[in-house]
Amino acid sequence: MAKEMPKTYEPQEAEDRIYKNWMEKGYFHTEIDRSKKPYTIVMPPPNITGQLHMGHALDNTLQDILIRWRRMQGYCTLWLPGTDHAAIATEVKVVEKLRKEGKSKEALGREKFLEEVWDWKREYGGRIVNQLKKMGSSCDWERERFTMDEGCSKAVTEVFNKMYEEGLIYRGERIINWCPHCKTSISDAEVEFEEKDAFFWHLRYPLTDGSGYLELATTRPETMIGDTAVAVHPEDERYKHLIGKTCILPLFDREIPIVADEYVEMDFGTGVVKITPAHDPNDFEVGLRHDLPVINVMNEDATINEQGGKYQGMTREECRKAIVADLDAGGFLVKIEPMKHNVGTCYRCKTIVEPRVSKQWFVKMKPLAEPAIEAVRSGETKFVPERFDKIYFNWMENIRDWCISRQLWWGHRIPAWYCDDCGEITVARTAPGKCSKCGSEHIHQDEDTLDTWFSSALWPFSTLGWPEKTEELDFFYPTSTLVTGYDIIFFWVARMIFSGVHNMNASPFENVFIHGIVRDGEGRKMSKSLGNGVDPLEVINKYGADSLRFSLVSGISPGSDMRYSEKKVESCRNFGNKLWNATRFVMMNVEDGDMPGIPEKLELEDKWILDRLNTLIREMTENMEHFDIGVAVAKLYDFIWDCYCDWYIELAKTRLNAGGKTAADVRAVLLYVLTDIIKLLHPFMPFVTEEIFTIIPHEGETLMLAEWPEYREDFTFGEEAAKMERIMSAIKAIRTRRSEMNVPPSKKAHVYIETAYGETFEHGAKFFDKLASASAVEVGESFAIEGAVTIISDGAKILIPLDELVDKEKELARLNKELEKVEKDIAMLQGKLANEKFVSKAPANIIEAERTKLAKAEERKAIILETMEKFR
RNA sequence: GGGAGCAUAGCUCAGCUGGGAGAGCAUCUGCCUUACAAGCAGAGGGUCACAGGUUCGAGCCCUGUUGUUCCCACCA
Repeated sequence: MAKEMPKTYEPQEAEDRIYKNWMEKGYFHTEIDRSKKPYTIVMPPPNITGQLHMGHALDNTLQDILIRWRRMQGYCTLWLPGTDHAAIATEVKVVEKLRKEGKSKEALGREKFLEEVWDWKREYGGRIVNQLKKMGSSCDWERERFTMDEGCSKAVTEVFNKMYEEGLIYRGERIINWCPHCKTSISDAEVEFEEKDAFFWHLRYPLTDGSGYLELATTRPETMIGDTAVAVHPEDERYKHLIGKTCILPLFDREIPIVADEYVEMDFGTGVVKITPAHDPNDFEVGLRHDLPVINVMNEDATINEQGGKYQGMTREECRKAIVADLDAGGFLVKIEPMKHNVGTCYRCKTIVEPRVSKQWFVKMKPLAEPAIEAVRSGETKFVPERFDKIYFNWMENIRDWCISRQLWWGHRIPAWYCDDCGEITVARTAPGKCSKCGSEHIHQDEDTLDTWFSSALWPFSTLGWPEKTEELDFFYPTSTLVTGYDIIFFWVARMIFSGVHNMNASPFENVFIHGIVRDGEGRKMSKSLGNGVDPLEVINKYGADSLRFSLVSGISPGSDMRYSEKKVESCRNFGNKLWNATRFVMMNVEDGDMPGIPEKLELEDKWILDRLNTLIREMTENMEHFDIGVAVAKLYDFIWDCYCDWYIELAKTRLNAGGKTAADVRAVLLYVLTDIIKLLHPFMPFVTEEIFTIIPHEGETLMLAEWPEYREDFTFGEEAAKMERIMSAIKAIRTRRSEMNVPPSKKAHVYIETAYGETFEHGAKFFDKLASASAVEVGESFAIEGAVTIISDGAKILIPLDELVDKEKELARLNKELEKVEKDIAMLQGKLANEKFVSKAPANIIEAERTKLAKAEERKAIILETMEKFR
């Protein structure tokens, strides 16, 4: 049959065609099969505003590898995909779009605005999904979900109601983080701290009794508008006598108390702190303890409100300038000290957040955190790598209540209704129609929506049908593995765990497999503002998805960051092409009726490759089970390139040329090993392997559903493999010497092998022609040859008469060098074995290995000495 | 202030439960050997950050030091 194949593999055409076929055949779709064990991954839902970036590419490659591997292993695999409505991100994007069209959210009104967002979602929300398909992701697209679809929304409403009833969700007036740009509250997790250059303004607040001043220092003079006290430490001797007295707030002439609170640190600043309960979380706490008034001085956009008097309408920055100037003019400014200061910013828009007191909804965290901590502590859920336990524990143990209400329109609207008559709050699963307390029909729903992470926290079970008791939920939950980056452990992973533990009575994952982030070539984070991002789709267009996937997972280790490099993608492309050409070679030789198989008579080289393959299967499978993807990939790469291509195919050529039975046998083995290779490689490079599968003789209709190779006891040929390697090292030794002596391969030479392992080398002799440039090979115990190049190899002395190239002196010098080296080895080994402590304490197999090394070294020494003798 | 990671060849990184260091790329040499020049065969290049310790034996375990990256906390 001898099929023709193109000289290089072209992924561009093949990938789309293959993916389309997989989709049409429905291979990605899963139905519950109770005869199989489930293996489930829920995809971290990308934002509908998102564009595929390298982080997605890595994350989804890892998931696809695990899913494809488990599918081949015979699990009932479900990889459930979906997208996230991404409340703030999407709302900002649509508001921006409207602004360009000269429209505004407010002018449109809630309903019209939401229509616009849904339109936007319909148009662009599927973009990232198509990009994931380009990666080769084998998700069950028929089960694709969206955090705001009917089912997920139902889950959100149910959880909100349930937890409200349980007293775990409450509404309260608290100080929260406010983003003046997004005009919404955000959670603690959504605040990023940045160190910025700032100033420490030292101010004087006059004492009411006229006895002097109190000097204090602040980084935010503009908030003095809302100052309702000044605090000192209760033990501070300098100020003890002032506690209980009052002072005058400069510029505003307001009398405020001097209170004692342990929050104040005596040795920082002047030991006096101005207290602004409405605009600082710590001050808010102090305010509560001392029952201080809370004066909010800012509007939603962080401009100064009516409390500011002449400063009203100014931005925070303008007001700061003005107030400092006025303080200075009034003699209240003592000095200005430059300092570094950490400033909280919004993780979405980087605007400096403003602590603000307002009524919001919260999740009470303590009761939820404890069982969630236990789930990880007990091993119900395991982080890979383990060190992320600590990060998780640390966060969970110090967690504060979670602010879940957002002043946005795009999202799940809070299912709470307020009575206009009696003020009662009615939380319900469907619009109640009337107040639950007084029965009044004058009620209105809360205007706010929920934090986008509230719905994603339910993802592992909302997507499986909860709160309905579905078959899916019963079979697939808890899920097997969550694959995600360490950057969203707090936002998402932790919240899914406590949500699952609380609502499902079971942690949602068996394993949480954490990967690092993909950085640029210089190790910087890829970001829009730096413009150093690499578009995965461009890489795919140029090199194919297989190459990108392979480059993202080779050489990685769990939880560690990696650098993207196009060079690496290129070398992965070369690897795919290498395999392609190996296939091409096999197919040039395959004859009609050939199938992969194990012939009855196995030659030494067959046993060698089968033994190596067998070991590879065992080790790779084990590595995969431990999420050591990078290690598994490295072993597979070495096997394919080194063992199969560079050795086995080269060895096979000799037998293919010989024809007849031995050729037929070697064709079967070539196909057999190649088939296992593409199976092992398929999870990593799904496209090229599927393409190869359809080209070579095969059974079954797709490689995707082929069985993952298993370790076979009857394919362990340790002894024969060792013999084969003896032949190989002789070949390598000859190549090295010839290369050192600059003998071109075209100059063939007679090879004499003096050895005690006659049988092995008799068998190996036929390979020397092609692989060691031998014109003829003779194997014997001893040869009387003068002036030959002598090569000492494992268990053999090889003589090559290349008279004109041999320099007796040089040859002797070289042998002498080798002798010195081997003697050093012997001395080292002897020393070790003579060491009583080593012999008595080291494990038996190690001692045995050292003894073998010593024996080999002594054998080698004998051969060298004998050779040197002959030269003399 | 608390915690974590990293430091191995010129570069990017592997190195599993301790048994004398590997890969890819780059460099150098020789090859168009009818699968592949996106290839083949060779070669050079490392006090495994530093200092101690445990051990028969340490890149790996322990302690400290230095450098570096990150996370948490948020002293106004």
